Amino acid sequence: MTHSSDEPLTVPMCSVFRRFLKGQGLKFTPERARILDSVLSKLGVFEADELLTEMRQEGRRVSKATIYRTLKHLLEAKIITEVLIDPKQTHYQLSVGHEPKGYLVCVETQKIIEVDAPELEAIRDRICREHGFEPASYRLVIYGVSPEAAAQGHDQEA
Amino acid sequence: MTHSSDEPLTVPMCSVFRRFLKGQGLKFTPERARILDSVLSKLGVFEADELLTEMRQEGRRVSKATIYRTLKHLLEAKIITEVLIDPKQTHYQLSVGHEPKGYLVCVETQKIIEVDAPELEAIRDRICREHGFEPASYRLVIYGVSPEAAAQGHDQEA
DNA sequence: CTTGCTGCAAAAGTTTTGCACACGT
DNA sequence: ACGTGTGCAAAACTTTTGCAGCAAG
Repeated sequence: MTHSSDEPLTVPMCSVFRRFLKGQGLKFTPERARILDSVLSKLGVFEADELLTEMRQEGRRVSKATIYRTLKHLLEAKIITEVLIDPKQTHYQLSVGHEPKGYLVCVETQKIIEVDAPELEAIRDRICREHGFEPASYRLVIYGVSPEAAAQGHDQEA
Repeated sequence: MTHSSDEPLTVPMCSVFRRFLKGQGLKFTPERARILDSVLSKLGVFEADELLTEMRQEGRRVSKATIYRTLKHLLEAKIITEVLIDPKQTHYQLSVGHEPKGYLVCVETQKIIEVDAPELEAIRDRICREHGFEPASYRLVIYGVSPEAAAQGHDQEA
């Protein structure tokens, strides 16, 4: 195994981003490095504000504006992907390593579980072929009630 | 054929909503009737603001606030479903009749194509079973480049 | 050095809410 | 009549942007 854990990705990803920025005539600043670093530490989906808070707690100072601006570049560099599961806020996730295709969203607790569903690829390909689409990314989102929420009796019946 | 075209749904849906409201001690107002009517006329996904604009053009006066408030009730009544495909705005769609499970979103033109994918049900069930989830709704969203956009040469390669 | 970048605060956009009055049941 | 609804405008909240000074290439 050449690079199976989580650490080794950081360095190459940094190069990827740097190369992307250079290609666009943009600069690789410490702020961008720090943001990329925080993003790479994320295992699942995350929000812009979450990054801001965590970075502040760790003393890695950045402004809200810079976070949003950098997230945009990371999207363009295809290092992260948008995950739209919440109408109030955009979620992101790393595109590399694992790109889980399925999300179980508990409508009671808002908790998000990421799951794998290899069969989706075939469906995606079939649909895209039928419509002449060139697929970029995809996801299956399932909303429902988690066992925890059901157990806690989030009552809905009067 | 008892109710195969699109018209007949309106009346029962009206009853469904009315019954739902009554069950919650809520009222069936003309505004809510008008909004439901506009919603039922939608074949695909729609946005809150779209409803507002269209209803105003047709002289069916409603306030933004009432639209949003009513959409919430329609969601609770399970008459409509949220479709989260755009980070800037929530989309909705009718839950009844056809609930397309798949969406092809063109990242160039923003156009949304709704597609069917019956195989998804089995996947949903499997995932939910594995996690003890009680599914409510689900969807597959595929982002990519539509043939039209590709043809128009939305160039990305320098 | 030149050009882009940061932080701040204000702006923009969608969705929510407080209030006074009006209406469905 | 009571309790809910409506419209309006302001508030709330996420995301974007203008600007003055600063830093990367």
